[in-house]
Order: sequence, then structure tokens, then C-alpha cells
Amino acid sequence: MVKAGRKSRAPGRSGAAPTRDRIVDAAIETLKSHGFAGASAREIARTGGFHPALIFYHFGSISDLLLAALGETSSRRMESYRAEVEQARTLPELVEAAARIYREDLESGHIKVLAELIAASSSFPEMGPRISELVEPWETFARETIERALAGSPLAALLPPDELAHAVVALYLGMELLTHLDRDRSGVQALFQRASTLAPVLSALLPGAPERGDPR
Amino acid sequence: MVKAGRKSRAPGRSGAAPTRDRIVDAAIETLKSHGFAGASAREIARTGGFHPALIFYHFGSISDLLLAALGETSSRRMESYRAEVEQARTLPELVEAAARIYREDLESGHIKVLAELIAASSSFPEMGPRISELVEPWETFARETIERALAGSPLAALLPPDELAHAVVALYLGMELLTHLDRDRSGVQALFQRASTLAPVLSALLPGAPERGDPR
DNA sequence: GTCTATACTTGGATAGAC
DNA sequence: GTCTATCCAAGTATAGAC
Repeated sequence: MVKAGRKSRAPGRSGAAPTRDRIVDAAIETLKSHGFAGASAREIARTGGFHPALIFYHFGSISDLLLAALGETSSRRMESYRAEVEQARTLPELVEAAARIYREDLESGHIKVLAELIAASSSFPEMGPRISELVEPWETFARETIERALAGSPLAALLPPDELAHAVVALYLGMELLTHLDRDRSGVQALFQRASTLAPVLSALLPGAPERGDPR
Repeated sequence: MVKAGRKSRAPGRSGAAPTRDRIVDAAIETLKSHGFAGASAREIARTGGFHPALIFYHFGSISDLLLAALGETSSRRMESYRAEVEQARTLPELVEAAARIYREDLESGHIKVLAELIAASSSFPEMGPRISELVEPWETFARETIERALAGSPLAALLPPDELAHAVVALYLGMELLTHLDRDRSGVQALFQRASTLAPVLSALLPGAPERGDPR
């Protein structure tokens, strides 16, 4: 159900559910449930119900599979993000959307996959550059969203969108990790709550920012 | 409680450089250089020049050693932090101190140890609560610092120090991970640069905040 | 009481079977 | 062309030597 439905580009027949996709799905699932350290070939294979060695045949190594898994979940998630964020025009709406997205992500575990691999790249520096490539679209996305929200506002000069975008990505990442630490979401929820209280105030102070729903 | 006294409370004589301390130091060093995944008993032992099994004799398990290592580096670091931050009274000074501290930490690798273990706790949930205990002092420290900086300011009502503290810790953590990803500090440096540009402005807008050294 | 040799388990990866 | 049985390295932890 969650499949991109493209033709199998690697060995495999082009019908039904290519093994390759099954492996990627199993890897995502395993990363969510067991983390990076628990995402061994054997565990992934157990999750997906196939033989461990299939991973090496199709991907060459665990790292390559995990990177592919991140790429897959990342692009799937990007679609949802875009859809939700495009709806939001005012700053309050944007904050609302961000909170909703974050909650969804936390529950579905998509951010976790990203956080796991970013954290893991400390131990495996050779993965760094490739993960970096997969993070970049997120920074770009954040920057574009911020640019739209601050368009015409004097704040854009004080807080350049690209720097803000970097900070937002870092903040999301840090929150994800801290949240999983004690399985307590209250800290993050409080932050979003605060942000949604503050957003209208800030919005009122920024005459240049788009305020679609404002009956002027 | 992890450890407190200088006297070896576990087996060991109380003279010179107890094995226990050598092991902790080796663990810290290994976490910095090889990350969590690379911090195996064998690797730590190789770093410290002792037999791997000593770890199990003195600490019982790798996890327990790693937690002890985090506790040690954390309390060492907390001292430096307090010393530097107590100097700062104005907001600009505080930002300056934060940037300096962050740079030191990045170079010495202390934050990395924290980030490694926090990330690792995703894979080993049983470590979560204990790491959480070790993170708490940092949130408290951040909160107290923020409280002092915002004392008497109306901003404190809009941005409660405890929520801000949580966000700051998350941001530091996220920045640390992103920085190590591509070994590029420019993003973070830009942020601190921006913060130090903004701090005086913000400070001027907040009449309640303490502004000790303002001779102009 | 302190430390080492060694057992046992799990993991990544390949050589060869269908 | 697709998948499985199997090998070897690395990991944790204990049973026993100094």
C-alpha cells in the first residue's frame, strides 16, 4: 500500500511486489522498531520474512540498504509535508501545520529513521556525506516555507531564511531525540502550544507578511 | 546515583590512578573517536591499554561503563559552563559565552559523547531513563541561566524559561549532530553570528533585563 | 581482591545451489 | 537471474588464574 509502484530497476521481475521494495520496507520498519543498532541483516530479514543474504544481493551492504530506506521514507514524507504546508498561508496556520506534521511524524516514526541514521553517522563517518545529501532537501524545504511566510517582512533581513531553516531542522532533530529519551512528549507539546500562542502576536507585528484570512 | 566520590567505591586501592578511572577515561576517548557503535569492549580496552574483561569486572556491562563515562564528562563540563556563564550578565555577553562554550565543546568533543548516547538510546530503550537523568541537569542549568537573563523582563511571560530551556538543549543537540554530519561548522557559526548581532537589539527592547556593563 | 584466557553468540558477507 | 547454506570476524560476558 505504501509503495511507489515503479518498475523494478534492479534484478527482479517487474510484476507484483518486487523483492527489493519488500526489503526497503522491512528496513524502514526495523529502523523504527529497533533503531540503527538493532537493524542488522538478520533482524531486517526476520521482519520482512526473507533470507538475510538477499540484502547483500540486492544492496551490497547494510549501509546501502539503510541509506536507500532513508531516501524512500524521506521522499514519501516530503510529499505529505508539502501538501500540508501549502495549505498554510498565515503564520498561525503554518505553526498549526508544523505541530500537526510533527505529531504525525512522531507517531509514524518517520523522523526517527532520519534521526537514527544521522546519529549513526557519528560512528560511521563514511555515511555522513550521503546522509547529508538526504538532509539537504529538508533544509531547502524549510527555507522555502520560511521565505514564503516572511515574504515582504522586515524580519527576513534580521533572520535570513537559510539560517533559520538550518536552526529549524536542528531543533526538530533534537526534539525528536529528547522525546524518545523518556518517551515524554509534554515538553514538545508545550513548545508547539507556546508557538501557536505567539504566532498571532508576531503576525500582527509583521505588516508585510501575508495574512490571507485577515478581514482588513 | 552514578558516582560521586574520589575514593574508589568498587574494588580497587585508593592510591595513584585507579584502574576504574583509566577505564572511564578510555571510554570517553573512544566515544569521541569511534562513536557509540565503535565503543566496544575491545576498542575501549585497546584505547586504554588494558584487558577488555576489566570492563566487566569493574562495571558489569558496557552500558554501565558508557553511562558512567557520560556522567563524568558531563559533570566536568558543567563546571566550565557555570564558570563562563556566571561572568555574563547582559544578553549579548550571554550569547558570546554560549558561542565560546559551544566552540570549545565541539573541539573537545564533550557534546559528542552526550549526543552519541542520546542517539544510541533509540536502539537501547533501557538506557533512556538513565540518560534522561543525566540530561536533566543541563536543562536545569539552561533554565536558570535564562531566568537570570530574562529576570524582570516582560518576555519571560511570553517565553517561559523552562520551555525555552528545553528548546535550547534540543537545538544544541541537533546542531551537534548536523555539524558532524558533513564536518561543516559554517551553519552553526552563522547562527551564533546572527545571535550576537541580534542580542543587543533585543536587549535594548527589554528594559527589564539586567544590563550591567553599558557605559555608552 | 584484581585481572586474563577463553566460551559462546551474533553479525556481515560470499560461494555456490536452484 | 534469484536465492540459500555457510564461513569468518567481532562482540559480550564468565570461569578460573595470579
